Amino acid sequence: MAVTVGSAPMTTTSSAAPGTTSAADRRAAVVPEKPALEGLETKWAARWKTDETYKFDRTKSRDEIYAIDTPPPTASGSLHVGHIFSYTHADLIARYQRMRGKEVFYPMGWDDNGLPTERRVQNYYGVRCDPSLPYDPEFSAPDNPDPKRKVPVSRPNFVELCDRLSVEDEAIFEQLWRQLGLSVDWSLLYRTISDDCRRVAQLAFLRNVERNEAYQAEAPTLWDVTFQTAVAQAELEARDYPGHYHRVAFHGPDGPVYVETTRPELVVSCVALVAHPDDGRYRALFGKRVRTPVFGVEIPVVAHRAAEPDKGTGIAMCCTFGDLTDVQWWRELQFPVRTVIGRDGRFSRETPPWVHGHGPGAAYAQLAGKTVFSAREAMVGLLRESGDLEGEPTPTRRMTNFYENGERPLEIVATRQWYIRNGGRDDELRQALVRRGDEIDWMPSYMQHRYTNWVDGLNGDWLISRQRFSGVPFPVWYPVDGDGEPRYDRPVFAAADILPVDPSTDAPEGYDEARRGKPDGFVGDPDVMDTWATSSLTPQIAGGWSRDEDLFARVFPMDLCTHAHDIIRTWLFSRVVRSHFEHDSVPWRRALISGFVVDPERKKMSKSKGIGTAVLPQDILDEYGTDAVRWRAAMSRPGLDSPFDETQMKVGRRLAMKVLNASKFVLGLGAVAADPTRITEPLDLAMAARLRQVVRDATAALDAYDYTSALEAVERFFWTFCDDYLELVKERAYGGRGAAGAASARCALALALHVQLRLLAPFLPYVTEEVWSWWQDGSVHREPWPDRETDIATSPHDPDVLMSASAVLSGLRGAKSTAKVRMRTAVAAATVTGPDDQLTLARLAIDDLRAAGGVTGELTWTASHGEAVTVTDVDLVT
RNA sequence: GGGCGUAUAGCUCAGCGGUAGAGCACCUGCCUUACAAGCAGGUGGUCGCAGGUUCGAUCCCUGCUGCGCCCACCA
Repeated sequence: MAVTVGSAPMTTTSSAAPGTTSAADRRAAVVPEKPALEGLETKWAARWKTDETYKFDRTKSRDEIYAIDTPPPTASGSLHVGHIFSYTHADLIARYQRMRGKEVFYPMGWDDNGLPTERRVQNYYGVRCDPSLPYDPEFSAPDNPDPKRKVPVSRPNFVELCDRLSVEDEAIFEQLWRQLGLSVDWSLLYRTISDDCRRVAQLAFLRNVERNEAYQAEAPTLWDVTFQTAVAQAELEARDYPGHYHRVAFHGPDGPVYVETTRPELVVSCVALVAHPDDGRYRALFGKRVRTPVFGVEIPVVAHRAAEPDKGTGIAMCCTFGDLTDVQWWRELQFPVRTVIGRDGRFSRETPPWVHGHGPGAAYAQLAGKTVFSAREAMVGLLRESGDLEGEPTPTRRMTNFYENGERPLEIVATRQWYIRNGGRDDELRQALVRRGDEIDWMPSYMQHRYTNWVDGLNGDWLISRQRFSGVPFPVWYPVDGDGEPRYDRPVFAAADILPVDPSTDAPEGYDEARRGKPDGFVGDPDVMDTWATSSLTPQIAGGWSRDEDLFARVFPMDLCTHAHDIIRTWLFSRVVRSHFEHDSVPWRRALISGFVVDPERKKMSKSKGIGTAVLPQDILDEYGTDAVRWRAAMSRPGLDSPFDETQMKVGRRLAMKVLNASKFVLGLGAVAADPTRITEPLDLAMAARLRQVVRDATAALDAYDYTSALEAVERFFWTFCDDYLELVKERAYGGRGAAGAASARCALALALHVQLRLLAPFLPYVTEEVWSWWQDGSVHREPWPDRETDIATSPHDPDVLMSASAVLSGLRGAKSTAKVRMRTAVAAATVTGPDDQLTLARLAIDDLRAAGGVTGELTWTASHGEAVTVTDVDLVT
């Protein structure tokens, strides 16, 4: 490696063989007259793309490779500043590892499956999916979509629209990521909607089925009535929801039994009353039967430990199904199923078979076909009429489960679904998955608790089927028997070598497409997989599992995954599950968990209307520049939330500006022929020695994934370098005191710049690349990390020369500032007081001090026992 | 209710047994041939509260309290 200042070559003690200075290295630095940050992103992002600067070399061996699994963003979703921070954190590590000599495997993906895409397509094109319609090859989306009247389209047409719109959305995302300077290899891009991702998702699923890790079951399921799909535990969100307690009388053998309920409409589906076995108030009733109000259905009163005596009246209606406790009772106490709420969230139009007689029948007619909300209103009226409502309903607020994207409370509906085991119903598996957490290095370490708590709290297996249209279909068909009924108990699975398949258009082997839906024919599984069922396989998808085993062996298990703490329970956990089953391994060795960018009130941005919510990442990048935003991201430590604060961006911007200007100064000094052995002045050696320590500190911090401390160390030095060292050596470097001193200064300045640009490169990729291009060939981002070059001989005391000289200079400046005179005011005399050894060190830089401080007369040096160096009796020439 | 984190200058955060630190903001100055989107200097804190350990606690321990996040909670 050769470092050139001006037109003369100068070598440093770098990894390259000595004497290999190329002609290109000898060229003079080309420094712009007025360096600016504007335009750097456009210029360098384009160059990185053309030059394939971040291209992954797949010929490298596993131990030379550093592989990163980073979240595939939902392309139809919206990004906020927090995402920008978290993706930057991954990139900081990627760039550092690359400079350390690792071949970095850093792919990006787009998650374009699932509900968010469907919803966006519906609104954007003004369509809705109607699976019963045939494919229309001539279809084109409406020019002026009417949000009120959506055009029904077939499922294949709908999926085409999803594909088309997500491509457009993804182009915008890619542009944003490129502007942010993520050093991903874009040739490794994957889309979860692609054929290969579908194939991997289907193959992994089939292998899970084969090993009995996946299964289908008819069971009570959390159900979103708006989207009409099942949802998984990980997608739940508890929200505060208003309601009323209704005190309802059931008719017991010895008088009324009062139940307090927020859901009186479920009286019709009540199968029992349940109280705690130790609850004396109800002990006499256990085993007896009571009649439900209004409908007069006879139900038992039973005891179960899950009943809580201090809730309501202590005795609960068990319905089909009001909540998860109802499900537990139904399962453990073998209650009958009395479903009244359908998949659309409405009460069944027909009178349920267990409601008998004219009166009850007429009462039910008032609920039939109604939504839960309207039915509740009607039921309260019925209870009033029959006199079974005691007192008035009292308002209450309680937490209710919602689908995280939904607007209405979830119902519980018994449906047939596919599940992947995750330990929720199997303690041995649960413990095995908890132990997988021990194989991961968590940064910060306490994030492992979140993982463990989530796994410990699972209450069922992972529900992966969704009753939606856009997504990976299940590679499964069902035979139809002679009566035209699908035989779900005899699924026909696709062969691995024909994947991906779409069972709604492909026929299973041995069947003719003409037999679809016919007696003695077949039907395809109508469901699609949850988006997490695909994204749980990102290490496999990106790494080439089952497609390119050679590549996969080189990158898996990966080294790092990064994301914010909100998706530990979803993305992180689901990848651990998949990897545990398929590879008996964790998917990566380390998890770097980012915090959130929160609004100024420290609430999550997504849940408040704080100013940050409205701030678009694109606007922030455009306004402050990428390097400034990345600087701010790097200042936010792993795991810790940080409030959105635009003033912080300006600080990063100033640093980037300073890099430009300081570099311009160093490179503008003119030609000097030098090599590091010509760094001879004590002050220059001191600076180099301190820089060496900074490199050590930054390296240690980055090795520990503490990018913030690394940046702080580098930045602190850089400001001292600019404010003190540059000022001290300026005159000498200009050549004012002879060639030897000038050469020493220029060589030290060049070395410092060369090292500092690389230290800053992971954080400020644009400005460092720009400056690098002024005097070096190639990209700074492909340069080695500077952990050896500063090992030039220095004496142990050298660093203190700079510190002591800085203290004296600071004292002189202080005197001028207090006197309110300009900094170049001459000093006729001054007294420097301080510990003897520090004075001795400062005097090693006496000429530089005199020049920088404008000292024209004599300095008096007075040894003292105090620890600080002070400057007094400053005689200013005014 | 369970778990985790956090509490240091007006703001954002370092420090973590030995006399409190940085940046921003604020104040006072300065056009100084790298930079006025700059530079120099300065004001500002019983380190949440109460106990304990220690020669000594912002730091370690215990208990409170505030704030935040995750989980549970539809009787």
